[in-house]
Amino acid sequence: MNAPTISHINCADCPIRHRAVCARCESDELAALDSIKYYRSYEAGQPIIWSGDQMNFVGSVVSGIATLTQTMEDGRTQMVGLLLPSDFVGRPGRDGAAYNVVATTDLVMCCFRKKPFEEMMVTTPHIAHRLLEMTLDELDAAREWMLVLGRKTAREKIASLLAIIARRDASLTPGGAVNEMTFDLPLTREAMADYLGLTLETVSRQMSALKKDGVIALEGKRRVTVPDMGNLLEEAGDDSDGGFLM
Amino acid sequence: MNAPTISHINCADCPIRHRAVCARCESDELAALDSIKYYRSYEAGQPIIWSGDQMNFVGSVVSGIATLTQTMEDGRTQMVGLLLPSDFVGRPGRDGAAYNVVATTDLVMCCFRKKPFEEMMVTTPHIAHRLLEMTLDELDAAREWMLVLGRKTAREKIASLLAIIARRDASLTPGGAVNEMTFDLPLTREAMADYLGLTLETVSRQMSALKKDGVIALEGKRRVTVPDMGNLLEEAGDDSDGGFLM
DNA sequence: GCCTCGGCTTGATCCATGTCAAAGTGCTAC
DNA sequence: GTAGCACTTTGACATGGATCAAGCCGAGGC
Repeated sequence: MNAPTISHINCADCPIRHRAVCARCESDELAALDSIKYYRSYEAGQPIIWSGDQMNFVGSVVSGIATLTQTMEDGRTQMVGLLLPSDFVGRPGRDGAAYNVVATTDLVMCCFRKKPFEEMMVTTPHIAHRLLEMTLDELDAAREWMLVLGRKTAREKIASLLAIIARRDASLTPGGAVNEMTFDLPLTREAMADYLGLTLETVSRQMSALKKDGVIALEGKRRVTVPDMGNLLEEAGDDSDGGFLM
Repeated sequence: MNAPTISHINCADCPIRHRAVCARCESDELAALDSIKYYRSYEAGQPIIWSGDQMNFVGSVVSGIATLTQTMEDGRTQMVGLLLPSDFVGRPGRDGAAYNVVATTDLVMCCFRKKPFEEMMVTTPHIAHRLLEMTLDELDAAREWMLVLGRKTAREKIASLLAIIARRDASLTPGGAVNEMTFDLPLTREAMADYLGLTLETVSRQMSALKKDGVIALEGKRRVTVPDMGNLLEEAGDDSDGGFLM
C-alpha cells in the first residue's frame, strides 16, 4: 500500500490525492485548513467509527482502504461504501455516525476536528460548496449501486465491482484509459460478497467463471488482469456509467 | 390526491410542506426565493426529466408523487427514489439529469430556474447549508435502501417499503405515532417491484401473505391498514431505522 | 519440514424467487 | 349493460444463488 511519509501529505501540497477537501480551496483557506488538521493511523481490521457513536472529526483517507457497512441484528451485513485514498469521511452538521467504518488495510487518515471544520464551512463558502458537490457524487454513486444490487445477476455484479475498482485505480495512475489493466483487489471474497449482496461462495464461483471465460486473469487470489476493459464493461451490463467514486 | 390550490402553496407561507427549501430561511430570503419561483403541472404517467437531459430548474414537489428510476438497455429498471410532497428535485451545480423522473400521479411542482437559484446559493448561506443537509439525508436513505436491496428477503422488503410509506404519511399528518395506521399505497405493484428489486408477481404474493398473516389489512388494492406498526417493523427486520425520506 | 490457520475453491443439494400462463377485478367509454 | 383495458392475483414450473460440507493453498510459527 506504498504509504507515503506523512510529511508529504498535507493540504497545502497534495491537492490531487487530497482532492476531497482541497481541490477548490484558495491558498489562504488551505493554510486555515492546515492549522486544524492532524493525522491518525489505524491497523488493518481496526474499527474507525461504530454506527451510532459520537463522531468528533471529519477527514479524508490518505492511504489504505476502509469500508462503510450496515448490519442487521441477525448479522447480515451490507457494505454501503468503499473508502479509497482521497475519499472523505464524515457528516458535517450531524452528531452520530450512521454506519460502521472499518479499516481493511493499515490506514492513515487526515482529520479535522468537527467543530472548527464546521466553523470554517460557514466562513469559507468554497469548502461548503465542495462538500455539497462531493455529497452529490456519493449520492449518484449510491443510487447507481442500487441498480447493481436490485437488478443485476451475480456475474454482472462481480463485473461491475471489478470495473469500478479498475476505473478508480486508473484515475490514480496518470496515463488514462488503456485497454488492458492490472490491479490488486483490495477486498477479501467475503468483503466483495458484502458489497454485492451475495455469499462468498457465489463470489468465488463467479470469479472462477469470469477467469475461465477469459474476461479476467488472476495471479494468486488478489492480482487481477483485465485483457479488455470494454469486454468487462459489457459483462457488467453497463456502458454509460459514472462509476462508484466515494 | 387532494391537490391544494396553488395560491396556498408558496415559500412565504407554507414552510412545513415546503420544508425542502424554506425551513431555515429568513424572511427576506424567502421573499427572494419567491421572486424566482414558478409552478408546473404534470399529468399522471408524464415524464418530468429524462436521464441525460439538460435540466434547467430545481424545485420541490407540492402535490402528487414522482419516481426516480434508472434503466438498463435491456429494460430492467430500478427505482432509486420516491418523491413525495415537499421533496426536492435537482442537482445544483450539475448540468445533466442522472435519472428518469416520472410523475406517477398528477403532480404539481414548485420550480426555481437553476441559474438564479445557484446565484442565490452563493449569496444566502442558509440555502446552501440546507441543501447540504438534505443531500446528506438522501444519502443516508439511499444507503439504508442498499441494505434492503442487498440483504433482505422479499417479505422483509415489502414490510420495509410499507413502513417507510406509513412513517412518511404519519409525519405529514400531525398527531404523531399511533399504533394503528391506514394509508393509500401511491404505487402500483409493478412500481413497488421496481423499488424493491423484485417482480410484480412476488410483490403480489407477499402482500397476500402479509394480509393472510394479519400484518396488514387491505381495502381494495391500494388502501392499507396496519393494525400494529411495531409488528410491521419487526417483519421489516429493523427497528432503529431512519426511514427513506427522499 | 511440518503444523496451523485464514482465506479460498469446489461440489451436492435446497429453496426463494423468477418465469410463463391463465383468470379475476374494477373502471371507463360507449 | 357490456366491451375493453389496466392492474392484480394465483398457479405450475424452472432456476440462480444460498446453504452445507469438504478440501486446497500459501504464509507464518516452531
